Amino acid sequence: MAREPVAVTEVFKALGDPIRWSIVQQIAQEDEFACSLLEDMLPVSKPTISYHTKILSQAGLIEVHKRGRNYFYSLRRDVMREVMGELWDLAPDEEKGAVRARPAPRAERAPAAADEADANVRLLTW
Amino acid sequence: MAREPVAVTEVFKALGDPIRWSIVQQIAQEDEFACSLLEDMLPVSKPTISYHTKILSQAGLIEVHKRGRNYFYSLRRDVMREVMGELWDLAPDEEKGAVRARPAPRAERAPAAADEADANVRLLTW
DNA sequence: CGGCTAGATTCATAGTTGCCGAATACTGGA
DNA sequence: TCCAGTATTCGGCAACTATGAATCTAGCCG
Repeated sequence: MAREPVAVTEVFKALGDPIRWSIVQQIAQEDEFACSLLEDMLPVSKPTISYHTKILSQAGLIEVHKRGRNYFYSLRRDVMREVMGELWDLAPDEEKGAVRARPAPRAERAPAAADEADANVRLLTW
Repeated sequence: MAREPVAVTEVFKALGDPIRWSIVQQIAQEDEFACSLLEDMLPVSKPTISYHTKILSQAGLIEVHKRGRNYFYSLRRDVMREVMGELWDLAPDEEKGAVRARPAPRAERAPAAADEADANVRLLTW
């Protein structure tokens, strides 16, 4: 269920819904979060919760465990960090001189002169 | 342009589309990115590009400048960092102990020369 | 002025999303 | 074994999203 290469956009899409964001926030606070609790705190029906958790799972953001007849979710913090890495690449901290190394999960490019429009335009990654 | 409080989920939603992610990635590499370049590198029509840039703009992710008859876009790095902050709250680095200090909890030091539209975009957590 | 060009806007239309009620599957216990 | 509890899957509907064709607007240049 944790197939590695999940498109970044898929993760963002998963996070881009208020209910799913809310779910993720809740789950993030525990090591294991019971499905039944979500039911109590969200304003939607059970099938809808299931629908959203499935999307989160497919995006690789959460992991699903079944124990007895209960389901538990846990946050894939590594995936979260990877996403942060992607964002970091686009907007590193106050750019003092050079691009500072961060938990750099990724190849970077020349910061350099980056001046006018026209530079190397590459079509990409998806 | 960047209306006051933009919901995090709106930002994620904006980033959760391959075309928009691609746009953001390109823009991130320059201080100013010409609209016309997008047209060359994206496999969609002009109106569609316009549509997507509008969404990015409404999400507060990019800023739009018009100079002559050309449009230029630039990335709101401060907003990007805000978003990273939100993610960081959910998945701090290897949890050594407790919640460790993030780069900038909420208010970051201004980059000296205040631009126009500082508009401290506060990200609501819904 | 009048044509020209870079983009935005409007519009209609496929396709996708979010939602719920009902049906289904699985589990633990009596 | 059958029942009650827990959650997923199915079917269908309303709302939203993404898209290109046609149209409009603003700035450049002759």
